[in-house]
Amino acid sequence: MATAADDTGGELGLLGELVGYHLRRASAAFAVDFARALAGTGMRQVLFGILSVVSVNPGINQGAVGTHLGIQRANMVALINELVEMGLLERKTSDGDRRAFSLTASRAGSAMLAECLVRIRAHEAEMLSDLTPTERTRLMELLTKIRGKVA
Amino acid sequence: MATAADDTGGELGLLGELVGYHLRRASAAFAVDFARALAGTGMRQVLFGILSVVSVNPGINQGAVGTHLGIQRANMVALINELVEMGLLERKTSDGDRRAFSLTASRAGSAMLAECLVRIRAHEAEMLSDLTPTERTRLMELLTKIRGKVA
DNA sequence: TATTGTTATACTCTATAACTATA
DNA sequence: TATAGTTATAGAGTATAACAATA
Repeated sequence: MATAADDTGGELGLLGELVGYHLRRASAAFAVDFARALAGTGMRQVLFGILSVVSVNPGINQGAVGTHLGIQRANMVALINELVEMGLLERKTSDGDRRAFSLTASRAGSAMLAECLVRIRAHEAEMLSDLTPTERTRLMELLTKIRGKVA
Repeated sequence: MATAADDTGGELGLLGELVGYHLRRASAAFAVDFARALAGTGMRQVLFGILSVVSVNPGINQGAVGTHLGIQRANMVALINELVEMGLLERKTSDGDRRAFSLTASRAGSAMLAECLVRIRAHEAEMLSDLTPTERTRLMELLTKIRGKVA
């Protein structure tokens, strides 16, 4: 009986045996469909992630958001600027620390988050339509067990 | 009892409920460690993928390799050039079709493939060290079930 | 007409180093 | 001296459109 684990003779060669490869392809497929699902909103994977983190951590600063999401400080700047210019985030100098910015989601930001979530749930349902609910839960659990994946 | 599926109160917000997010983070973590594992060889994820596909499909052309790996023709050009210039691939005009190139792995290419594979197996073992053998197989199976992930 | 490879181009994501202003 | 944010920059991955040679 042939299983996925001894698929050495496939068109991919030994590549087909590697978890990392399938992870990369699956992630890329998700990214493409995510973009399709959110087309017209101006939102992307990273922006949605930031908006989500700020929403549950009102008053959080850029660096902390980046830490949660694995985004470097330097790269946060332009992303936060985008969200502020889109009117989805509000940025004011932090009360306690005048170096830092306090970030909160605007009403438009909360509405955008809700709208995106509806679309994203449909997108995930579609991408995972070949998996049973149990399998989806299991996949999530296994993914969170991967080394180096802190958050 | 709290499970990964109802992690709405986490620091990530609703993001933590999304399979796509965990897929993206896990894939990124794999990519970073893959690069570390292959440091000094000059190889990257994409180049290794191409070398692997050509190795099991001697005489294949660029377009077909791209189709297997989900890489567009236009982007294949520079990648194949790299591998040829590294001496890992041989490229000659195809016998049957003078538009196409016939690709084969050189001896150096085969050696590189073998060397990379040793390193990659160690890298995968490390990244998946919190998963049992059964879980690793299951993860692979679940990943290949994801919609849109053709190869 | 369709296909293979090619060039040009642009956008996103990510990474590093150096700077400023505060702490 | 350490930290928050910033700027500049560079590399890698990916996307589209248009072209030449060949089928």
